[in-house]
Amino acid sequence: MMKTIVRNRKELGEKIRNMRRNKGFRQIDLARKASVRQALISELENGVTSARCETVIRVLAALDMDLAIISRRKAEFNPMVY
Amino acid sequence: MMKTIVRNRKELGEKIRNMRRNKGFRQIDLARKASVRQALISELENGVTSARCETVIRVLAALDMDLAIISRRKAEFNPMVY
DNA sequence: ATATAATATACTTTTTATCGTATATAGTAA
DNA sequence: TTACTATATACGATAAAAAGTATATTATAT
Repeated sequence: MMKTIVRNRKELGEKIRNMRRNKGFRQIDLARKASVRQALISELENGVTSARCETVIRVLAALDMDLAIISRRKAEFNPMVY
Repeated sequence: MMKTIVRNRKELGEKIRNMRRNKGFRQIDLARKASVRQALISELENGVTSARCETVIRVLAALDMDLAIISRRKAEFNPMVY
């Protein structure tokens, strides 16, 4: 899987929606796994709310994902090994 | 720079404090750059508050860092190239 | 078209983040 | 010690997230 930078709530929401669908989850499934309301998942995915960081971490964990901090200066060089 | 996973507010705070010090910033410097109070930086670094995701993104941006989503299943295999 | 499932929206209440501001505490010189 | 700097804490006010719950809207069937 790729690392995906998220710089605003819209990007975060899109990413979460994609990952949820990839796993065949409904919003209600993800909500239960993360112990939040289905409505919150909807709001998150649509960028309606700027969720708390801990909430995002819980939702991502339910999707088997992690939140990470990376440097912008990171040389995005991933050499293929021949 | 390494990618650093953050799974709770404590880890996030530690990471932010480290990065701030690496750059020789005082809390007040970082606060101004991110348009928040010095007190908020203190609270963030000490894990006193679970900041909003957008706030974290602003603070990280002021540190030249990005928030990213990564898969837990990612094979953490970064081969050396000889 | 009707029924059903999934998602989005709405409303009130509770909880929490953030602010402004001020001060207390801790750290660092001189 | 004294002065100064940096960080932590406090408190009231405001704004926003999240809850519970319900319903509206949209999508997907049959």
